[in-house]
Formats: sequence, structure tokens, C-alpha cells
Amino acid sequence: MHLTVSEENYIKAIFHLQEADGTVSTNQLAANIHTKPASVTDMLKKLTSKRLLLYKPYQGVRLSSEGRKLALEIVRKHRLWESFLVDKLQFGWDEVHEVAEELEHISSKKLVDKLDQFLGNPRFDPHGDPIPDSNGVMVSLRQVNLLDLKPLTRAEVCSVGSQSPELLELLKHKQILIGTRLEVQCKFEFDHSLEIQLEARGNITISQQLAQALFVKTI
Amino acid sequence: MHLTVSEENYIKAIFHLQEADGTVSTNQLAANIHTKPASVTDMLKKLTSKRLLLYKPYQGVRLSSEGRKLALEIVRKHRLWESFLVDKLQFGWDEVHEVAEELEHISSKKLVDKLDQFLGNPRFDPHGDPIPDSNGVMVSLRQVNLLDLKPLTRAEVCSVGSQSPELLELLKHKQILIGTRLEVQCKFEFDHSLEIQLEARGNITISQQLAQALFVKTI
DNA sequence: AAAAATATTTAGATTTGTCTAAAAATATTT
DNA sequence: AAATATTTTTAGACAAATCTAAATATTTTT
Ligand SMILES: [Mn+2]
Ligand SMILES: [Mn+2]
Ligand SMILES: [Mn+2]
Ligand SMILES: [Mn+2]
Repeated sequence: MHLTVSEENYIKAIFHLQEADGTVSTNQLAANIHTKPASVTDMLKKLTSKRLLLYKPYQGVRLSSEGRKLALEIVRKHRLWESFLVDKLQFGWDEVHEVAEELEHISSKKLVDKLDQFLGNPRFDPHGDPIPDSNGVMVSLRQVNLLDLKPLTRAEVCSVGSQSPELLELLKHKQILIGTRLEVQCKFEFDHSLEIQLEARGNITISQQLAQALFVKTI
Repeated sequence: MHLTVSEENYIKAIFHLQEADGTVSTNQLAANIHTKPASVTDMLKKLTSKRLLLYKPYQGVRLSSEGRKLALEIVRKHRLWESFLVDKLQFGWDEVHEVAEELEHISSKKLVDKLDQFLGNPRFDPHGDPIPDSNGVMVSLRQVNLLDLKPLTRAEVCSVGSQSPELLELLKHKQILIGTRLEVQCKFEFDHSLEIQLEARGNITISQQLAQALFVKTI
């Protein structure tokens, strides 16, 4: 199954977006891929006809198992190339994404596996993300409760434990959303509260109840 | 100046074809790039409007100095990636061309220069072809065709005239590589075949076609 | 120098991936 | 439950890169 660069970029974007929600909307995808919703709809129809997506018009989309398999191959290549750039070519970890965005589309399977071997079969890329193996198996950084993080761990919020308006009001007030990055500073035994650092917004205190309602992945 | 993969492939093909003739015909280019002459004409018009070619309808085409500069960047990338594949990833020299055909279009200048450094600034690729430096300067090998050597001349193989798998298969079988030393024993008028002596492997016969595909320097 | 053969360009169509504007479906607010 | 707002799809257009078939230019042969 040969895919164009554009098709591969859509497959990969859907893979990442559906991690969070399970299903992905047209607008989400358009924003992510920097195109217009109309273009997304066209591509969804094409990839659906290739049996890579499960798509119900107006109801969002997710990857078929075939689509997921392809997505994992692309993610594998992306993360292996990032590892190569940092470990072998001395790129900074913040300079590699753009280049890997191109390299991930090189098609040779043999190249990928030789590269993997050359790098010593790394399990994680320079950003700490897991690298799928040559069978497409990727360890899941299963998300963990914020309460369980040890001090000085960096993490990214990826879901909330309830939809209650009260919780959402508090999160809004504290400017915490899905995707917000933080570092646990310290934990207090007395009330199980945490002090966390929000990127560029300084330290704030989180109650036990609030921490319990937040799920994060470490980064 | 951003070029598409297709445009880059045309620029590189013209570069290689004009080595021989000075100017390149539409049909030559169509055969080389596996397209139809009509498609070539369209592309020639486009690249001419970008000032990369000197093109007179019906009279053939050659690269402008700007076009030549771009061609050398692509050739540099192609040959550096081939070197990487052979020296670092243990590819056979007959397996790298196709993959390099894709890798040569990765655009990051920084990547190319870091790769060059990582490989120890190699001067020649695995097929013995010279690698342009980061300023686009490429040494021209004054090398001679094996067919033109007189009997009892000693020489060293330094490049091959084509990358075809058929040629590379034959060379592998006869155990002839870049760097192999030989002495021409005698030449036969009937079929233009040569008998050559390979160091430590005795005399073998080389067909006219094979001799024509081998370039050597005398030693 | 004509005629024939070959090479090249033009005309018009097709596929891919994108866009804008308008229509239709869904979600939210009153 | 209507009205309003938002999201998504459809319709129609466009640029890039290719193709086939036809027209034109050049080269070779007679
Ligand atoms: Mn990409
Ligand atoms: Mn990464
Ligand atoms: Mn290429
Ligand atoms: Mn080469």
C-alpha cells in the first residue's frame, strides 16, 4: 500500500489526535494539519475508500486497524530519525522535529530497520516518546494520576477524571487545559496538596481533590 | 528557491546528461527520467521561467549557473547519503541508489553538513564518484575508460559508468570493486574483449560492454 | 530539393491536493 | 421548541505534474 506524503501526514495526525478523544473532528484535523476543513473532508473520503479510516460523515473519524498499523510505522520512522539527529549528528532536541517531519516519509523498510540497529534499538526518542518496534508494537505510556507523581517530574495533562461544571470552573480559573505542561515541585503530607510549576506561569498550589481529578503523561 | 521533488529530479538528470554532450535533448531526458517527451517540454518551460535552464525550443537545453549550483547540492546529498548507507548502515553498494534517490530531496542544509562531518568529510561515494563540498565544488576525476588502456598498463578501478543492478551483480561475481588493481594483459580485435590480471586472483576475461562501464586511473 | 523519418511542441484531458463560497447538518442558547 | 451559532460537507475552481493524440519543426534519405 503506497501512500503519498500528504496521506501519511493525515494518518499520523489522526493517530496522535485520537489518543486523547478516541475520535477526531474535521476542524481539529484541519487546525492540526494547517489546511481548511473542506480539504480534510476530501482526504477523509479518500483514505476511507482505501480502508484506512472509520469515518461517519458529521460524526468524526478514527483509524482502522490497517490505518493504525501504518501510523505506527510513520511514528517509528519519525522518532528513530529524531534519535539519529540528536545522538549521532549532535542536533539539539528542539531542532529535530521539522527535519524528521520530512525524513519520516522515506519508504525503505530496510533503511528503518538498519537505522534502528545502528542506534542500538532505542526505546524512546529525544522527547521521551516511545519508539514502536519493527512489528509496530509501542509501549503505552499509560497516563498516571497527578497525585502519584514524584516531585520534580515533568508531565502533560491529558485528561480529566470528571466532567462536572465545578471541576471545569476551577480548571478554567487556574488556566489548566488538556495539553498543559507542568512540573511537580513538592508535595505536603499534611493535606496531600501539591505545589506545581506551570510553564511560564510560575508556581501554584493544587489540592488533593483537584490532583486526583487530573491525569497526566510524563514527558 | 524551493523546488519540488520532480523539479529536482529534472535538474539532476540534466546535470548528468550534459556531462557527456554539453546540451541535452528532450527525448534523452524523457528516456532518462521515465516520462514522455511532452511532459519534459512542459517542465523545461517551467524551469526556464525560474531561470534554472538555458533552453531554446527544438535546440536542447543546459543548466544555467544557478541550475548547476542546485544540481551540485542535490548530487552532494545523493552521494553523502549513499556513503552513509554503505559506511554506517552496512548496505551493499548495489542497494543504495534507490534509497538515496529519495533521501537526496530532504531539504535541511544543516542536516547535510552535519552528515558530511559525521562521515568524516568523504571525498568519494561508494561508487567512486566525487562528492561536491559544501560550497558546491567537485573535483573532476581525470579517469580513463578501461577499454582505452594499452596492454601491460597497470590501473586501479575508480568508478563505474552506471548504477544498474545488472552491472553491479556482475562486478560482485567477478569480485571487482572500487580500488581493485589490475593489469591489462591483451586485447582481442574480434570482440574487443580484454584479458586482465587481477592482483592475487589471476587472469580473467572482460567483455567489451563491461570494460566500457569501468573507469580507472593508471598507477 | 523533395520526400520520408524523427524529434519536439502544442492542445486538451486526468489525477492529486488544495482553496473559497454556499448549503446542509448538528449543537447551543434563548 | 425555536432561533442562533457552529461544524461539516458539497460544489466548483485552480495549480502541479503527468498523459495521449495531433501539429509542427528538424534531420536524414533518396
Ligand atoms: Mn511529515
Ligand atoms: Mn519526538
Ligand atoms: Mn530523486
Ligand atoms: Mn553513487
